[in-house]
Amino acid sequence: MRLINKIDCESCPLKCDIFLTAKEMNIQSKLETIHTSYKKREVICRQNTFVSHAIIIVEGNAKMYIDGIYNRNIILNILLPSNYIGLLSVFGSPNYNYNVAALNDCHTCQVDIEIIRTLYYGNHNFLMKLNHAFGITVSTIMQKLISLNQKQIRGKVAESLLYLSQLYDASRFVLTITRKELGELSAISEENAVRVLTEFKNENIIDMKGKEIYLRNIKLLKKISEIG
Amino acid sequence: MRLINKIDCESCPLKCDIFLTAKEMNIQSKLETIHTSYKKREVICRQNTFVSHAIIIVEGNAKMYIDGIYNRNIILNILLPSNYIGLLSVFGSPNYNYNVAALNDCHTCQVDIEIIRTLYYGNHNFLMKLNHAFGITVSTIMQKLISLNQKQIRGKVAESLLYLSQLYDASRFVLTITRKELGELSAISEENAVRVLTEFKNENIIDMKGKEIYLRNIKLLKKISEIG
DNA sequence: TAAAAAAGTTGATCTATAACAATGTTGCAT
DNA sequence: ATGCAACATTGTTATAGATCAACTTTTTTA
Repeated sequence: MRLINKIDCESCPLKCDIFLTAKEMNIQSKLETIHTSYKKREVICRQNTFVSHAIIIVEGNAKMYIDGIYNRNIILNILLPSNYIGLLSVFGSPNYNYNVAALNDCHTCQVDIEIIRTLYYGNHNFLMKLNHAFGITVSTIMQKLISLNQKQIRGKVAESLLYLSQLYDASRFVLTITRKELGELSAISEENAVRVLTEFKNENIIDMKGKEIYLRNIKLLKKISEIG
Repeated sequence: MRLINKIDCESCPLKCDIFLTAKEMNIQSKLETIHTSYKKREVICRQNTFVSHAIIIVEGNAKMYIDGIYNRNIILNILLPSNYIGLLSVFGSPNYNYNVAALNDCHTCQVDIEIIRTLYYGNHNFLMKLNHAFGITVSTIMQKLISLNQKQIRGKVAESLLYLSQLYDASRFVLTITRKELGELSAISEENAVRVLTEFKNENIIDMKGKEIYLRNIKLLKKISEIG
C-alpha cells in the first residue's frame, strides 16, 4: 500500500451513490481525503480489523470475500469504480466483516469514517439511504446463501456468469478473475469451475477464449441457474 | 391467523430493544397496535410479500427461514419473545426476504410500519440503532454462509447446538425444533442430523432424551464447530 | 529474454452426504 | 380409546463434487 497523496478532494468521494453532493449538504469546506493505490492482489482491507476510513474505488476492480476454513475463501461480490467499502460500520459494527483485495491495480479515495459519521450524524436522508443499501445487501447475501447451498455446480457457475454479465452490463466481457476465483465466487473447486465452463462451451451456451467470455444463450443460462 | 384484539398498547411494542420507550420519545399518545395469535406451524410472514407491520414476538418461539429449492428450506435463526420482525423494511426493501413461522403457539404485537416510519423519521438515535442491528445481521449471515458451505455435518450440528445453547442461555435445554428443522438450521438432511446427534451422545459430548438436550462437553463442541 | 511463478486443463480416484427404504415412536384429534 | 399424522431412527445405496496428479500455457519478474 503506497500513499500517493493527501489532498483536498471534493468530487470523488461524493460521486458515490450513497453520499450526498457537497451542494446538497450545503457545505463549503472541502473534504480531506487520502488517495491510495493498490497493486494487483494487494489486500485493501482485512476481515476483523478496525474500519478507520470509508473507501471508494476510483479505478480498478476488487473482490470482496470472507475467509473460509482452510484457505477456501468465498467471494461475495466484485467491486467496480464508485463502489464504497466500510459504510456498514458508520453506525454499525466497528470492524470489517470481510476482506477486500485488488483484482488489478486499484486507485482509491479514502475519507476518515469519523468525518462521515459527524458529517451525516443528523442527516436522516443519508441514514435512510444507508438502511436501504443494507436491506439490499442482506437480501443479496440471503440469495447467495440459498444458491451456494442448494444449487449444483452448473447452476452455480451459470449464476456467476449472469452476475458478471450484469456487473459489466454486457453479454461479452473479459474476466477480471481467475478460474480459481470463479470457483470461489461459486463456492466450488477450481477444477470444476473449469470443467463447467468447458461443458457450457461445448453445448454452445457460451463462447470462451482465455479470459474472454461471450454468453451466447442467456435464456438457457438463466434456466440452468434457476433450476439449480 | 386469528385477530384477537385491536387495542391501544403502550408497553409491549416498546419493550423491544430497538425501539425507544414512550418516555424517551416524549410522546403522549398511545400506539395503536394489533395483537395476533398464531398456532404452531402457522406462517407469520411470507417471503416476497409486502411488509405492512412491524411484528414483535410477545410469546412463543418462531423460526425465520428462507425458501430453498425443492422444499429444502434454510432456517436462519430462532426468534424469542421481544424479537422483532420486519424492521429491515423501515427504510429498506418493502418486502420480506424471509419467512417466519410459529414453532409453537405464538402471540404477537403488531404496529403499522408506516407509523414506525413517521414516528422515527427524524430520530437518528433510532436510525443508528437500526444500522447497528443491520450490521450484526449482516455479519451473522456471512458467518452462516461460511459454516454452511465449508463445515461438514459434525461441525454444522455442533454449531447449531451451541447456537441454541446461547439462545436459551443454558447448557441444558428443550429443543423447540424437530430433527428435520435441526437439519434445516444446519443445512443438512434430517437423517444426518439424527445420526450426528446419536454420535455425539455415544461420544459423551451431549446427553439426549427425546427433545431434551444437555451439552456435556461444550469445549469439545466448540472445537468441532471451529475446525468444521 | 530466460527462469520462475501463477494460471489453466483433463483424467482418475475417493468420500461425504443426500436419497431411499423400512420401521418404530409419539402426540393429537375425534 | 383408537387411528392418523407428524416425528424419529437405522441401515443401505448412489452420486456429486472434492481431491490428487500430471501436464500445458500464460504471465510475471529479475
